[in-house]
Amino acid sequence: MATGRTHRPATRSRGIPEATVARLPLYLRALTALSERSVPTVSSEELAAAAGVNSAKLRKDFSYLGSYGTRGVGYDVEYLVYQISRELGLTQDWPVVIVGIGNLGAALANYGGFASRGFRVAALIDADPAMAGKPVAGIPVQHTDELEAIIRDNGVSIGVIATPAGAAQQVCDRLVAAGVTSILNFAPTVLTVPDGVDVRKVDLSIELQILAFHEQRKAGEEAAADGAPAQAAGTTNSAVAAKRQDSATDQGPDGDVPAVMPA
Amino acid sequence: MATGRTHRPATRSRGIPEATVARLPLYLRALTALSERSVPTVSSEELAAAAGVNSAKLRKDFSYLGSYGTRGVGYDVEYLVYQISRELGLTQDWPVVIVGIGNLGAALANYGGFASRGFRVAALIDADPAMAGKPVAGIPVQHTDELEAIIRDNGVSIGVIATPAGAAQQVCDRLVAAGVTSILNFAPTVLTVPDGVDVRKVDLSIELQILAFHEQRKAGEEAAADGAPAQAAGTTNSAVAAKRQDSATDQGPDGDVPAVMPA
DNA sequence: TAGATTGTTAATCGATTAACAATC
DNA sequence: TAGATTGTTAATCGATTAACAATC
Repeated sequence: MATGRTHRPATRSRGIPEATVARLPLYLRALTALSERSVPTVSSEELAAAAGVNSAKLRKDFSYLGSYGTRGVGYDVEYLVYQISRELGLTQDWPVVIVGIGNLGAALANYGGFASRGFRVAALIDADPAMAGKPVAGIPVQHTDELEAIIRDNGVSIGVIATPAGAAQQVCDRLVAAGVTSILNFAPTVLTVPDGVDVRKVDLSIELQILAFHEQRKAGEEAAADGAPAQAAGTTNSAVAAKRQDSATDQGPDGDVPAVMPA
Repeated sequence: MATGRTHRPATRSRGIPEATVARLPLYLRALTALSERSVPTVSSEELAAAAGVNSAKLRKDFSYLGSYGTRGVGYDVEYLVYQISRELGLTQDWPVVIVGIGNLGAALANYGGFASRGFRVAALIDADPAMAGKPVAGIPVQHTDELEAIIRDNGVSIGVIATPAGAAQQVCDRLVAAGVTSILNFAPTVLTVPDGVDVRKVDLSIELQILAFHEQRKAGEEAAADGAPAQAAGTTNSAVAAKRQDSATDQGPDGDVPAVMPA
């Protein structure tokens, strides 16, 4: 969209489906690994296996970016790394601030996966005055009072919130007011933001709860009927012969598990 | 479902869509907050707003669980908290082990959101002998050698991997061999597991990359044409008047942002 | 040319949402 | 009863996938 394209033809450019965007980093990681092993080309089948997805899906995903493959040959690894990086905006520098330098904030500051992909930790910010000046991952923590100045001086557009839930919305408001337009939220709260601001949420507890749901299904399958809360089901683990499971990231299991016993 | 409701073409029981399962924890959190404020009932409209979703979607989600609302009134908060908790399997105890007690592992061990929802950190495991016995979040770290015994003795079926990428698959294999059937993976690797084992992945770097993609779009919109990699776009943030954005967790933005300037 | 593999089509499946009849 | 709100329908949209023609 961006530019007002009229008809259909002309690069569908900005029409990349969200589901595809979410998989590009996965492909990029697999490609980077191949690149490090100096593998020159890769087929959709091989790359899909490495990324844990269906090869038809991968080819469809790539078709949104353009025709970067060669029929009968495959994809040039280096070229594809570049194209995907560019598409994701990783060929430019993204200064990022992390707010809330507790255990999680420190873990994020130390996370190596950022720097290698265009992200640069521009500042660490915490509300605790005692933290000010203390270096974490080699970067001195700054006090929340400096938030606005830091955002402006560094041209930060991406903020990471790793504060307690109670402080998250307030921090979010300040980040947005200072010019941040993308937020990665680790606090267990729903953030309210104005239009034009993107929020992505990572919630540890929610992921575990989803696992528990499926785990309960497995336990119910082999043991008693599901009506009776088998009480000890949490500890009932054995190798259930379920079905699916291939990729990672999104395990869309369940569906309808065949009952082991009649009703 | 639970009890075998007869009519209604055999309980659609296990037919809860994955997308719905993923939202149940969100509803549960909002309901818990209402419960703490002693709010007795809530309408789909109010609850949906609190959870950051569309109210029609919420009602449809709840319809998979059963008819727990009252027309003209709304939903009983306490009752719904119980029903969702039960559906997610949170009314039982889930012993969990965390493997890899670095910054992230420690953050997870300290995370309060677990205990309150049926999850109990049964053990912290690390490969570094120097860590053994050292308490983290009040729990002494144990050495990887003990992994199998810990899993078995505690009946652990859920494992959290917070190791470096290089160690993740090996740890995963040992967890699975010892009886774990659900894994929450924080290591940036695609894990291979046998059928019947669920893996969910949390990837900090991927989330940031998705944000960067959308951020780049915003920058491209207000500035030059999209073909030219505007080089400094990373620092170009202003308040673009986009559209959508309401919930959290999944911001499926983009789509087609109205252009600010003509082509 | 023969073999391999992409890029695309089309069918299918699942998720979202507005609308409204049912009913408290 | 009148007003409110659920539970469900049905239309729509988006994502997945097998299959295969195009083409290296």
